[in-house]
Amino acid sequence: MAGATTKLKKPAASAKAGPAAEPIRDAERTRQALLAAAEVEFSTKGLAGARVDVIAEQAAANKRMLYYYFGSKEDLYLAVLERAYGAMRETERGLNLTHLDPLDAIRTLVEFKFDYCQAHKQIIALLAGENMLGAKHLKRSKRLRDMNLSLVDSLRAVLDAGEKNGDFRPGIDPLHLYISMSALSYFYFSNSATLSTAFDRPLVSAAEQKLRRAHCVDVIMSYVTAK
Amino acid sequence: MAGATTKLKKPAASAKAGPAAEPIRDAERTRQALLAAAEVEFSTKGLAGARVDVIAEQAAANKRMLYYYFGSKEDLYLAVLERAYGAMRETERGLNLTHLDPLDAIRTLVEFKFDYCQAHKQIIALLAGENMLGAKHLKRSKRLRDMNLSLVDSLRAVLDAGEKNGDFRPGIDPLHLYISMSALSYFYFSNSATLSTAFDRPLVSAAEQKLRRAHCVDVIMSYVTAK
Amino acid sequence: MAGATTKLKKPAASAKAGPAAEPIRDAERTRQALLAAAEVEFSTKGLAGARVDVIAEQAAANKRMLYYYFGSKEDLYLAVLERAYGAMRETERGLNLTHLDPLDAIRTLVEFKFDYCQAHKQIIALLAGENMLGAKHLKRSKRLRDMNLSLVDSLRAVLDAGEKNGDFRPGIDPLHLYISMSALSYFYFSNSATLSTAFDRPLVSAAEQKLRRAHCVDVIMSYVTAK
Amino acid sequence: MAGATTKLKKPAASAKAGPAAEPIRDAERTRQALLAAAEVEFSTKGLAGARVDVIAEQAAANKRMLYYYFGSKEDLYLAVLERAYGAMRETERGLNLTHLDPLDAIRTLVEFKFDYCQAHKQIIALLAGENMLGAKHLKRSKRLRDMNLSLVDSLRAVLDAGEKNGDFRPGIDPLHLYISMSALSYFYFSNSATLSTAFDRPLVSAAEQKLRRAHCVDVIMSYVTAK
DNA sequence: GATGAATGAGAGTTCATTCAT
DNA sequence: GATGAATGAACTCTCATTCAT
Repeated sequence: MAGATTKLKKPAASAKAGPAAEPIRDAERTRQALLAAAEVEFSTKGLAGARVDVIAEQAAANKRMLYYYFGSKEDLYLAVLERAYGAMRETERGLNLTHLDPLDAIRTLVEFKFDYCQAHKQIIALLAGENMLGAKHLKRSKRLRDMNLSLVDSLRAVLDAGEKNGDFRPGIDPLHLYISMSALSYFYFSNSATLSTAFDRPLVSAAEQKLRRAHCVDVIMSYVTAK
Repeated sequence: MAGATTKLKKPAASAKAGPAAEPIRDAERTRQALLAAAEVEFSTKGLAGARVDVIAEQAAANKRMLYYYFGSKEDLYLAVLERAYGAMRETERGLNLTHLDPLDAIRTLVEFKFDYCQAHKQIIALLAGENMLGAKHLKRSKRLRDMNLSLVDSLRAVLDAGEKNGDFRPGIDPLHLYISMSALSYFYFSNSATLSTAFDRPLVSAAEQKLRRAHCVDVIMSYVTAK
Repeated sequence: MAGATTKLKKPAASAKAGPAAEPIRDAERTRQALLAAAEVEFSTKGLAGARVDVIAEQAAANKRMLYYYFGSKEDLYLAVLERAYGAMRETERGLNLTHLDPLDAIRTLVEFKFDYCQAHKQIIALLAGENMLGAKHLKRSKRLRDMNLSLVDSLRAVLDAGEKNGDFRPGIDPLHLYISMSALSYFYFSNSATLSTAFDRPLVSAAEQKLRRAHCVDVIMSYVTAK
Repeated sequence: MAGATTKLKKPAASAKAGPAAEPIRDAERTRQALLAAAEVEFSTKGLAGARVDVIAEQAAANKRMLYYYFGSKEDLYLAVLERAYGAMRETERGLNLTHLDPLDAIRTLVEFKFDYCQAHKQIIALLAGENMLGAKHLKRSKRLRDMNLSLVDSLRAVLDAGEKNGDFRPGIDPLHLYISMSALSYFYFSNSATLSTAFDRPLVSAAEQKLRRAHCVDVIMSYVTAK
């Protein structure tokens, strides 16, 4: 409620410059602010625990706007999910693994997984929440259905190339390898809170993260190159 | 507040008397029924999404009993968490890894991790939810603070033995190895919903699970034995 | 709940002495303990704010006993009210004002009012609560209906005597005088909390009470002796 | 939490426009309606006995609005208390006692006390309830802390003037005099229910009230003028 | 496009009271 | 006479959502 007073409004004078262009920008800005605030709220409290009031307040927007742009809390949740998930897949697709040397490609992918988790902790929490609900929202998403999951195909190509040149052992399942790559980084970040509590020491310090990153690479490289 | 932990009426021995003398009023039974129902509810909907009415109904108990025994929804949640988490750690401790051959010990632990995840899917969801909340409840738990985390010590002993007899590579960090072992199984189960959606194929069929179990063992064994 | 463990039970051995007498005493003791605890609870929180659990606990008795002896919360409240109110009126009647010199009689009664309020602060709160509810419980009380309110008659006799011997002014209404006598002491104690807050200084210190007592006497004596 | 105190829409002036333009959505009107309904409910049943549903219904408002404007039942209670208490003190301050002849000033104040009690019986019940709770809410009130209690100072000035011109006896404590003035009227109204029951005759008829008012003046005037 | 006021359904929690032993 | 377990009604409070402007 209080935060609303800090909202940035264009001074009325700017309306002179152009009559129609600016309001559209404002609309988009509000939309993006709502999405950003919602991402924080949903990723820290889950769908059920999130509060639309908090989202609106954090976005310096009116609660009514939330419904104006997104229709409902659940639809907003889906929009957040789609955006975060889509961005990740998009970035992943940009890696162009097949252009790399097989060993480099695997290492790159592992490091990417780690770095992306590190840089986008919200998506970990979002996915955790969505999985708890059986991915019922993602399943309904049209946008995500359309996202071609070519990454496994790329990975398969890399594995084939590596097997041919003798770098890799034969018979590696690209899907399970992909899952393991994800797992090693994802779990470290997703469960850091309980792990730190259980082992009574902080696991996500800068030094620890560096260690973990190397460890992830090590585990995967050992596996793919094992004879 | 509840002091319920001090109530231990009707030892199981009394069941010997006869099957028909099922008492209508049994504190411990009601308590356990509530815990069981709460575990289902919390693990499928999270703390915020869970409904105390549903828990009471599923436990065939009065809603009031929930407060009688556990004080509040949140305290019940913690009780569920403590029980599930404690049971896991307890079982883990019973593995007696140090009595095994190092290679067998590692394999046993990986398989245990997989099998336990498979058999206790609720704890995965519970941990996912708890991590989303920053483990704030587990941190407060006195019971868990007291659980000695000797498993990493055992693992260290196993690694030392394996290193000495030449089975294992040197310099393996037992904590990160433990995390990786957990990660490979946990992530597969915890994220199966979104993974299945993303890759558009069911990942938790019996056949797939068998494959995954072998894969997990393979990855870890490759790592620890890599020169 | 916790307090219950401190309950004093007669050792079983004492049962040898006499077979029937002791249990009755215990029953009466429980009854009295409940009444005492209830008086504290009702006088500090009112009828609605009082909690039967608290009363039972403070009485070191089982909640069920409360219902066994008094039937309901409201009946217990009435019992408390009757006891406190009856005791006050009983004591008052014992003053034997008519045997005293008129001036002494008035002074005695004022001081008695003050001292009784001071010594029995609960009754002030009980009466305040009962008045808020329009005295609906006291009105129903059979015991109080039977209490003869001869005090005003005594007071009238005193006033007559004082008027005759020239000590008192004529035409004093005994009922209003009685109300004023009560008011001066009662209000001082009943409203001490808000008065202390409003005037930002403690009004019920020992020194202040002494002053107030003298003031009450002074006001009433001035009135009755004024020409 | 509510921040409702900063809302002051629709000054009374707007009523000039026309009687028919009664708006359906009027924040201040809803607020006042809730306050008024709450005053009735709290003064007849106390804080614990009052029901928020009843308050909302009596205010012809939604229950949710109560929380929207006041945050909680207890905060609403405090708002009611502050308003009633503040109004009384404000009116009192407006008496301008020091501009009157000392005898008139005292008589005026006594009569004011009586008339205000008579006209605002709710505040008597509110204060009774608040005193039962040890004034814990009023103590927390910031608004009341700021109310300068200059009345006692005025009274002191009046007493000094009256002492100088020979009307009053010397050595009268203004605070205790003030308390006694209040007591004589307050107690008569606050305890009328139990008094009427005890003496088995109605004490608050129009005729009785007239008598009582004169009696109160009489008692106080006798005291201050007694030699 | 934006806002404060309003809402009904339902959430968690508490209460006085009663049952079975 | 005494107790722990159990209950249903009712209470305070919260939520996502919509209306009127």
